Amino acid sequence: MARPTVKLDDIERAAIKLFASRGIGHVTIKDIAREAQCAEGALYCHYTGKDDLASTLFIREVSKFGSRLKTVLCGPGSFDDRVRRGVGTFYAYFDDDPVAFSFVLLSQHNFPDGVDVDPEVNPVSLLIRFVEEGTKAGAFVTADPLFKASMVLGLVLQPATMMATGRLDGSMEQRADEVTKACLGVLHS
Amino acid sequence: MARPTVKLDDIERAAIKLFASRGIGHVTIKDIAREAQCAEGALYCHYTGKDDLASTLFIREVSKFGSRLKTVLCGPGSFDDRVRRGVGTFYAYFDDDPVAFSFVLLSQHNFPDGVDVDPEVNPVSLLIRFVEEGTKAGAFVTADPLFKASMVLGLVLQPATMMATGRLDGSMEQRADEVTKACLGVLHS
DNA sequence: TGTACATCAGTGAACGCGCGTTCACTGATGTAC
DNA sequence: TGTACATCAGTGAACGCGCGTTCACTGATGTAC
Repeated sequence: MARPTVKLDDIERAAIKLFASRGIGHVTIKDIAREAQCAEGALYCHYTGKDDLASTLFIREVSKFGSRLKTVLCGPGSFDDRVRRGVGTFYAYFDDDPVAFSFVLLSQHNFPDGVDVDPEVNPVSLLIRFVEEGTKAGAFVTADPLFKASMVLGLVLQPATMMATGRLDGSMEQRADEVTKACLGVLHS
Repeated sequence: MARPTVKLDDIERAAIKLFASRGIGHVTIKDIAREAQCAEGALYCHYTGKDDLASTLFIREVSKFGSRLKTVLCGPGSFDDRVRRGVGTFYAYFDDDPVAFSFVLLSQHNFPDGVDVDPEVNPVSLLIRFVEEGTKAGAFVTADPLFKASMVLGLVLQPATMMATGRLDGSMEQRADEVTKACLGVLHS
């Protein structure tokens, strides 16, 4: 039976918190160890190095959210209903774990070699596919689903980004309705 | 009379190009020097160091674009007209210098201590003020101009971001009309 | 239950390499007379 | 116009520090008998 790894959890939580607030490149192993109250070497029992830690945490968080999103977007209900619940899923996740969400939002472009998140749980891929299917089914109107998907994504993520950087306050969930309305407007014209 | 600095321009162009494609943290001084075909020390004749170079270029690019945007958003015409021309300004800039635009888009969260761009030429500040004024004037309908501004910003920037990361192709300008329509939809409801 | 041994998460000082920065030098261009 | 000097962008080898990584060690927990 595996012994419980008491520090690993602290390390991961510390890393996500620091990555979210300063960006991966501005966080050192010493910083993480101090925040997690453990030795610098502890990290290497579980990860091959800093890059591995960062990309693993990134993939894990994206996938965790993506699988929730998938059950909604691929689930039952009209396309419009699924848009509504999809937006709700984004913001529920944000309000539930703003630190993890900020980490993902703010470091998504810090992996120059790309991280491969399984398309089945990659939120962007899921959204694109959803818009494509809705268009094919006649629920949405557009000549360019990929472009529409990017507008919808911006509508949803930019307010979250401004909250993550402290320029907007309150909870995201209270804004879900207004964003949903805007998304439907975009998808229907 | 100042002698022309032949290499400085090469250095700045090289830096922007590399920063845009790999991210500031993954570009070394050696990389920049090689790309610009000059010595590593050349950079220090004009900048105090790498951070100074990055933030100066960032502020310059943002300000250059911001001052164009300002003449549009603070210029003549109805609010709706200025939205249309504002979106056009974003995408004209993108198509005109995709590398610089990508640099700004993708490294905006890589300055943990913040960069201070004069609010008078800061695109985000300008947009927020514009939405506030349009709301006060009764041209736009909203209880929360800051939140509306963030949705509009997302609508405009996310497609550009997806083009910058190669997930969307073609030119942005051809999409300006559709984005404008979506922005107006958001601002009028 | 007690003893001996195995395992492995975690320790932290030491290491060493990569990368930003320095600095004495060069040489092209500008200025004084 | 020619000569002497000043300036300063650019050079590139050398430096040194910060930071990621290593590794011999510890000690807590699990297993065998």
